[in-house]
Amino acid sequence: MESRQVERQAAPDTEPSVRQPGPEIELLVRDMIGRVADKWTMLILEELAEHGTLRFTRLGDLVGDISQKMLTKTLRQLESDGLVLRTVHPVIPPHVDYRLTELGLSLSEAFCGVWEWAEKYHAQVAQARQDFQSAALPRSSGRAVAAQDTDSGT
Amino acid sequence: MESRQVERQAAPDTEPSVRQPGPEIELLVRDMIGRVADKWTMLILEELAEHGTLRFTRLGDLVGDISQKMLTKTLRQLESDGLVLRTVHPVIPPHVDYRLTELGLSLSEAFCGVWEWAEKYHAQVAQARQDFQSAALPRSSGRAVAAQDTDSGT
DNA sequence: CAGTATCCAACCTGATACTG
DNA sequence: CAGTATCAGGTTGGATACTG
Repeated sequence: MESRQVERQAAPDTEPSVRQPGPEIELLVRDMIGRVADKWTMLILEELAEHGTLRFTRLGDLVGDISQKMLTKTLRQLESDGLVLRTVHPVIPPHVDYRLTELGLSLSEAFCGVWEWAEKYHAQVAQARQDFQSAALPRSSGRAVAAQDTDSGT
Repeated sequence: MESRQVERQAAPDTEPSVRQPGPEIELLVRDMIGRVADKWTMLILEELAEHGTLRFTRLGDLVGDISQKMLTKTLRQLESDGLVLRTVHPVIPPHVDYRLTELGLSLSEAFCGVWEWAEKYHAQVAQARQDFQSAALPRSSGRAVAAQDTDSGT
């Protein structure tokens, strides 16, 4: 899902003072979000953060409904991004361990807020969803509609 | 030498009173993660959190490279989940406002940690990716390989 | 055990065209 | 302006087979 066109808009030499990080940084940060804001990434990171070192199959079992394909793919990406360390023990049968790197651990900690949010508010979201469904069925009353406004704005 | 890890996967259901809610909740929370751990969700929430109320097109411009389709779709989902409030002003031409609800605001705050992480470590990730690429090309030396281990483990 | 490779169906995404 | 409809392409995921 990475088809990002990086427009290199000419940086005006009217570069103001030292102000905030440039817009280029913005793009990099955005890119990071695109990489880590992923369901499997979060779930895998969480399991590794909680259990420490895990083997491929065990990790897959813990995550639950992930396919071997996605597990492999996501782990490879996490490894290439320096978030997960993959260790191969040259034995038969194969034995491969996965564990978080310092960087990966720091990300899993950053995700904590989101996990806590999910735990705290999942009921409210479920309720909102029901309300939305209910409101969508009846004829009148769609969603929020502002009172007639004489100001056409545009 | 490698410490033989004693996996306690055989742990009986005698759930120790450590913490964690029931396993059913786990599934619900997981579901929530699946819904919010999304690139567009994060980006849209961020823009709304930063700018307050925004109109469709303006929001799309701020997010940048999102397609109209995904913008619509993601907004609908956010609306149905009670994170975003959509207000239609019945004028011509149409005028639709989007803004965060309290719930949406709380989620955007939960995401802060991830944004901060991205800002702080994006360079390290980029470096890791380069290193990984470099290490993948050469003949020998794949990634981390543990020393020969006489204990076949399984 | 820990993958890789392949086929195929289903879905997600983006770009384009059209409408009220 | 704020969408919806449609089509083309890539990604996801399951199932299966094969490897070291």
